Amino acid sequence: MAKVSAREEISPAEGGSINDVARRAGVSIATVSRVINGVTRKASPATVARVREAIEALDYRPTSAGRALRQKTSRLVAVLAANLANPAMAAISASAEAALREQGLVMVLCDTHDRPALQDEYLREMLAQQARAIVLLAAVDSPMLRKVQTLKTPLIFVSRRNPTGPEGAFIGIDNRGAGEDVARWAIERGLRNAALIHAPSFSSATRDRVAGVLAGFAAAGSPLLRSMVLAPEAGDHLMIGFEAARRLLASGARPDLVVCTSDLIAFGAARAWREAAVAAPPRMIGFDDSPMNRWLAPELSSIRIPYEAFGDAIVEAISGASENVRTILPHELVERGFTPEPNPPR
Amino acid sequence: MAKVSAREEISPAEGGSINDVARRAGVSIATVSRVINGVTRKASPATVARVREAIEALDYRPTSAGRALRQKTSRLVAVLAANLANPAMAAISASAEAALREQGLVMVLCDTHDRPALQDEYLREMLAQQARAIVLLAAVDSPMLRKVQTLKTPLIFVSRRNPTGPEGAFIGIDNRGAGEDVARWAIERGLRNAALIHAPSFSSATRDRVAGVLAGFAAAGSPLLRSMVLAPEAGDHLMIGFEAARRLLASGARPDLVVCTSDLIAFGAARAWREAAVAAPPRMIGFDDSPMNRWLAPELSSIRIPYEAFGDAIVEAISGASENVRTILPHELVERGFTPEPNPPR
DNA sequence: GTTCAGTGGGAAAACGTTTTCCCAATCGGG
DNA sequence: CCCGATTGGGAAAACGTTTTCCCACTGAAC
Repeated sequence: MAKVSAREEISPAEGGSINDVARRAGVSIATVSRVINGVTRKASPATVARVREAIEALDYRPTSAGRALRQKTSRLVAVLAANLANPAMAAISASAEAALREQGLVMVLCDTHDRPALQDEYLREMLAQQARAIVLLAAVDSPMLRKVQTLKTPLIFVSRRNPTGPEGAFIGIDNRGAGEDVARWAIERGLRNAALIHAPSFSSATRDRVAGVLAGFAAAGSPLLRSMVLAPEAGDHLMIGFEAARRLLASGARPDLVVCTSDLIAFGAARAWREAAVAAPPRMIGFDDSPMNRWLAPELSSIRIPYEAFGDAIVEAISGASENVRTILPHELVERGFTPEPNPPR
Repeated sequence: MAKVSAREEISPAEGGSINDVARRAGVSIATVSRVINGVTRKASPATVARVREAIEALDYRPTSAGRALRQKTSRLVAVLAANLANPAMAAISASAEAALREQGLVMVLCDTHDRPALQDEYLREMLAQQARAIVLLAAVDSPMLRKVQTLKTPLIFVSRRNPTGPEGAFIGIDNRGAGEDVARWAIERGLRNAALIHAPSFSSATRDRVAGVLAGFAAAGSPLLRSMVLAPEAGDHLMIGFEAARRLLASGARPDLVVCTSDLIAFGAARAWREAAVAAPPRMIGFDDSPMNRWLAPELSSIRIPYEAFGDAIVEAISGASENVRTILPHELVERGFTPEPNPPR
């Protein structure tokens, strides 16, 4: 006791622990803790007021380490994103962050670069941090991912379904339906000579989008030619699009529409056509509708995913720990390139 | 003791604490801790091996809360970014993350949306998290920022200097010099009828860039007309650029070059010109050279900041707690728009 | 045969919370 | 007037680390 009060003399406005608050309010630390955590049944209004005043005066905030140690869980929510350079993922992260903050949770954002080893590294670290939940924004299969599922930490798959099995909470759009929408839209516009470029990955999102597009064109009686479907191994999505487009150009194919399973792929492909200076470049359509498309890619139509809605869905999935909630958010085909929009939205 | 060993029976492969490791290796927890932290002087090679084996077998990783509590500091490094939708900031974050991870540190990324209240909220939270350091990626003035400087948590200012005073470690480019470079480049190209668009903020970066550009043109005998310098209050950078360009167009001004103090502003401005469908739109040059410029903005020249280098500089600034390290990284004028690049770099 | 220095390692305190008991006082009903 | 329930609040344990002492042992020098 004497020791503690001596410490107080030394640190006048420094860190400040729950002890300082208790002493100032003339109560025990138990009472302070209860007030902080809103346990009203155990404190008289007068006491609550005194404690609040002391907290205010000392600008006190509970140290998270103490909490985490006792409660065996922290206020951190890990978001492991496959590629933060993708503006769409960045937008989802932003939405998640806002929603989490509103819950008093703190987002830790990590970039796995779509690499299993890095994803494992972060999974380990976030387990050590006793993260409240782990959100996988486009997960990849990895050993640690399998192990984590046997633990109790909530796991939430966003955009891509669980690559290790059918279980797991999921948030995303109906990728197959979106693919079919693209085909339907193309047929309506009379664009029947289409090419399709996708990443050579086995993510559920890519797979479903490809399947939807192919099925849609086939159902309309205009199945895509095999030679018009490309998935080169060329690095990131930008390079994939660029390389695929170059091959198409070299092959002499002249599609009237190029469907890309992500906007980044479309950016890369567009660049190839621009360089080739073809007289009448094909229409293009991508997926995600990255927020900057409206500014930078005025020729690119896209399936818009509702970024803003992901944050709330993630929060819901975390609290509603009820297993395996599947949230399918509505997508929307945004058409650009026929006539320029008169004014920028927003 | 009996209680503890009973618990072990229950949790065969669950969380696992240092106790489990110690028991398995037949040593005390003190020894385990020493091995983990590389204190070699206090353990025989044989013991070290046994402990390592046990750690491996149990897949043990120290809980960060215990550590943080004892050491009064965590392995978290907070990065408070003003706007993650800006690809340049996202790129800097990515670089920081990689460099920090290599040091065994974990980056917590937060988006302050350039709002003082939000920045304060995060500063508070990160203090409660006992963050090892706080990196301010484009800081804004705020009450808490002033208070944090009186504490011992290292504070590192990136891109923008400390808005509250002259002190503080800084990492960035020579913005004024870059502005002068832009003017020199313009004069060389014969572009003397320039407009300048900048954000109406008082950030050091914007201020220095503007000053450099103005000084450069003035020194060349072609000072910018007052009516050609715009800084409308219009929201984010995209809207600022769009609105400023609209005003220029409305005023009948026909600059041969538009200088923007950020690429985002340039994107917005470019869109206005595209909509207006002017026959010969002006050349444009921005700052930052966002990573996707080469793909999406082939007409935009830019002052490239070396994103990749920021991570290491940040790590260095954290460890070299020697006060007020100022790191000025080299910039580079990237010219685009005369002739398309034959091949995409990278 | 004693000391001395060094080596290897353990016991326990401390970090800041939350939470489980426990206790004292008050109050209402019989 | 006594008894039981309720209310308000405190003491202390527990959480998982790191780190400071402290101790036992081993050789080596005397």
